[in-house]
Amino acid sequence: MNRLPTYRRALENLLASGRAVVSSHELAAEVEVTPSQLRKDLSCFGTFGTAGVGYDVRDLVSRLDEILGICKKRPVLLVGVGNLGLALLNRRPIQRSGFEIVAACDTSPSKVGRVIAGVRCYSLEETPAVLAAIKISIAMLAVPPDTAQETADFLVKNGIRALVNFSPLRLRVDKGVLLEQVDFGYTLQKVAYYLDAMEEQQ
Amino acid sequence: MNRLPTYRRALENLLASGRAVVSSHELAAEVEVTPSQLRKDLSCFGTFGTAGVGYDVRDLVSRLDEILGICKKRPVLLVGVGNLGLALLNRRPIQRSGFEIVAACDTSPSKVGRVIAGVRCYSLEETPAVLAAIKISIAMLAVPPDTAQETADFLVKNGIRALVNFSPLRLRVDKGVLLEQVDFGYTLQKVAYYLDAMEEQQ
DNA sequence: TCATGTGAAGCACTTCACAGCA
DNA sequence: TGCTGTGAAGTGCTTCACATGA
Repeated sequence: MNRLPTYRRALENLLASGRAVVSSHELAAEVEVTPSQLRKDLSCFGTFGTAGVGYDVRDLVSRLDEILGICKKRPVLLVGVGNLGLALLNRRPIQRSGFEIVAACDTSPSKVGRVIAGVRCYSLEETPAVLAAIKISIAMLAVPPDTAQETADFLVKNGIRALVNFSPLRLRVDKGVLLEQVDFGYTLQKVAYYLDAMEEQQ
Repeated sequence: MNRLPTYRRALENLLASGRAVVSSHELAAEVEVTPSQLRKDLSCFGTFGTAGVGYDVRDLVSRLDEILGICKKRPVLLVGVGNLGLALLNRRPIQRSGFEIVAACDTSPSKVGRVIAGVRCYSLEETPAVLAAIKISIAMLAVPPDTAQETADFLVKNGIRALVNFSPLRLRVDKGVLLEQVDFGYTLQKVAYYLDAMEEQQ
């Protein structure tokens, strides 16, 4: 299931380049997995291709969207409009992935009330009302580490069901709330490790 | 091995809160793995703890640093000083993880020549000389998707051995070059999927 | 006694190989 | 013939349970 997003992205790119049909071999090469893996992965969720031909690109994308729960764009709340928050606001890939940042919030008076990249920024006090008005389940946390936990608690209390946390602190949330950690440090450390391993081989 | 960075982060936080010794049970709870898992993971790389007591926090951090190849801070090149690039420049977690952005580059004349968050921004033409002067192996690619591939090729030609790519495009690099993909869209899609799965359960 | 390090068992994931359909 | 979908074999990862050492 962790690979479904990568399949979807590759299919999207194929669609953009005018491709209508693709075989498991071609798509698998694109995302660097084996063809069997790809077929097995898909078979968990149903049957998608036609034997002897391959997969209809457009059809498979929309079937994946169904599985991933992004047939309709899902609204997302952005919490913290600092450097990282700004970067997230301006990223089209988030839109292309089936999501839309529909509201932002921040504590800084210089941000509150402004409309940034088409998105209104609210104060923390206003946020519960916003969450009540639009049904938002997902929040992206781009706030400093020292306020991350209390902010998370506040959001959960006001109806947020899933958090994507960009601060390097491991948050505590009660189960029933989804927490996903994004940490650039981890990525770099992984890279450093494999780089050394490669060099030792030669 | 993918879990080592999370162990290190947890140990760092323990150290900050004045903890000197920790058992596999406590540390495992912190990062949400089983104690056996943690011990087995560590045992791949040697023997670290003392039976009956636990692990010396400070010692284990530095042993992990050794394994991960970050005893000394590793220099990193930032490519693209847009919103995301700025966010990365201003993140302490990258420093805390054992890395340091020592140079940046960009095509925009408004960026080139400036010093941003203590880091000088070079033009693409100047970059090979910079890479030759300081030995940098790792680059973070925060450029628009349409120039990502050619920029990557250029960097590899000039000595970069590992790329962390933030654009949603899957880059082609010859083997021998390490490529790590960071995609916020994937994270959100994963969250959306598990959120739906949770709701169906109840 | 308490907690680590580790072979052995158990489980999950990946690859193989082929039946079945266009 | 070509490619999908899938049981079966193979591989790797996780957990268990205990011997060892402080």
